[in-house]
Amino acid sequence: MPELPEVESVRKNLTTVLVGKKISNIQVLRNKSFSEFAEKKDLIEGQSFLAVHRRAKILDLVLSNHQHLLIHLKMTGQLIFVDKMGKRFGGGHPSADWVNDLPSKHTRVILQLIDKSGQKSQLFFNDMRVFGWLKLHSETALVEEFINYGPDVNDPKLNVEYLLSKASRRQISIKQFIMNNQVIAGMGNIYASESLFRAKISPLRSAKSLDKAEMVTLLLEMQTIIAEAINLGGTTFDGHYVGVDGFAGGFQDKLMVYGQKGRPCFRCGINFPIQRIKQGGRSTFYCPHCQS
DNA sequence: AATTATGTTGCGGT
DNA sequence: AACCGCAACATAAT
Repeated sequence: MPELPEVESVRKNLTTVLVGKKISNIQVLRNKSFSEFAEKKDLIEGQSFLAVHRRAKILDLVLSNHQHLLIHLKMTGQLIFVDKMGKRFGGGHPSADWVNDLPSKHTRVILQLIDKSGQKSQLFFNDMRVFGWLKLHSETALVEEFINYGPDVNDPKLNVEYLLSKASRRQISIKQFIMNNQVIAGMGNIYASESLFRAKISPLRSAKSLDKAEMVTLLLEMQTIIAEAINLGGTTFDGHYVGVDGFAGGFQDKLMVYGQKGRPCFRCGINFPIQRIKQGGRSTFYCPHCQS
């Protein structure tokens, strides 16, 4: 259930683990997860990895034939790397049963890999809800895939003037506004609630109602929390998101409103419990006292 | 049994 | 055209 920091953490670890390795074989256990595979098999198998990029919440694995293997984890996708000894990236002791026994019942795709010295390893794509996908794109198709995305939230080019112009005349709530990938790419439900809490702005405000000072604050808090979450390896909630090593991230301990319904507000105290409301079908958590 | 879930897309209505 | 709300996708946990 990754947002940008979780996908970015996966990207970094995949870079370490995949670059230089060759894909010897791919097994698609659930067709929906990689429906193009049958027709594009020959463009993938036998290729090696040049680099691992990310745009928005999509991973972009660049192959030696300059095709792009794109992976979207959606809500419950996981990528777990295991070497030939069954050891996970980063070593250590496996923390969960499902990591001990791969493929699990939620494994949808398995990439069989081989490095230059002939050592074999595997990359497992697990996805309980089967919303996630793998696709193979040419350079042109890649451009097409990203054409409708706004700048990534951690893109230095993202600025207040852009946000204010996008927000002008928008009646939609500020929370739904910052979760719109056409405006900013990468903000999901957790960090949207958390950023608005840090910025002391109510999620119920309309996007156009924010003045410049408020938008400056909100942008700064979004950039800050995304950077902090990346540094801690993302947020693991209900054991769904895990890193390439199968281990949890560290940001869940820093959450101040998400999942905290009824708990006293960390900022203004026991008389003002955190509320949960619905916006655009998604849960929003906030403090009605100190967010206005 | 009903509700909830870290995401996106597509449809229909204003 | 731009904007907005809502169902759909598939599965498991509470």
